[in-house]
Amino acid sequence: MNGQFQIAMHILTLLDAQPGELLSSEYIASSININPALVRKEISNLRKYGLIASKEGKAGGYTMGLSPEKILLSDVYKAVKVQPALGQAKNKPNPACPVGKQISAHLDFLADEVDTSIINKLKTITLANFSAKFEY
Amino acid sequence: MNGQFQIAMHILTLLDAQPGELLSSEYIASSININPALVRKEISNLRKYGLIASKEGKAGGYTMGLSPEKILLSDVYKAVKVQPALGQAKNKPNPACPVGKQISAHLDFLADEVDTSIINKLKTITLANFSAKFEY
DNA sequence: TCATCTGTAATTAAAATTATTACAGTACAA
DNA sequence: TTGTACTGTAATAATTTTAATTACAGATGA
Repeated sequence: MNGQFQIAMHILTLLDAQPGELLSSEYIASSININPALVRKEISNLRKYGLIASKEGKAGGYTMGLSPEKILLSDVYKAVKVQPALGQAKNKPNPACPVGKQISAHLDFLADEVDTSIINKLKTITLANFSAKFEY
Repeated sequence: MNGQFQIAMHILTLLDAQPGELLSSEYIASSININPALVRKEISNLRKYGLIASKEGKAGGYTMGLSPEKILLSDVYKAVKVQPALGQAKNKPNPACPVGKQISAHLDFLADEVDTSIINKLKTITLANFSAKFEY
């Protein structure tokens, strides 16, 4: 799996820590220590979910799109999630085998159950809860 | 993330479906549709956890190492798990930034919580439960 | 109209995953 | 005791995924 969730959380934490201010992708990138274009790309996705707002042009930048009390970590997870948490094998089981024929459906069902339990867990935590752990 | 969990479940399901019999890595590989050497490698790991037993030499092969009622899916998960379910970013946050300095610890804590909730979910399912879903 | 930012795509580089090949070691059986 | 058919394991190559880099059009304010 990749580090999209961590990157997203880092961005949101930064924005929450400086409410009202417009942070640039370069500033954010230097805190995370990744490329500014990646920050913009990641934000481009989070913006679709309303989590972040942006302003173009000179003196542009990024701010929270929603108050931190209203952002559940499950929302962040859903926004960045591409693969089931249990992973995803890329093999195509042999349909001539009785097990191979049925296993994908059963594994998919299980993967869904696990993803649901992750979401239920993350539903109990807001961005504000997470941010509150930081000491400045 | 990778497909190790799915591969492990596929192997265990095959072994459980033909109790007492010794299945070869080639047979297993053909059901999963991957390379036999990978099957042996994956089993090599599962064997460390007692989940699978093997017999070398001619007419060798693999069988269950434990009765399916005693194998929790959380055991399988733990055996194959290498990364936290939330993923793992490979950046090194900037220690000169107040957020960058603290965030790794908080994200790691969160990742642990999520992993725990996955394990708790998978603890409720045995391999026997999983196998029972198959119709032969 | 210039400077500084976002938005986005294209390309390259790096890392992780899976496949393949090879072969030593083990056990059974003729 | 020799051949056969497996496992166990490592080394290497191929593929896929992820992240970095570069580039530039478009927006906005001074």
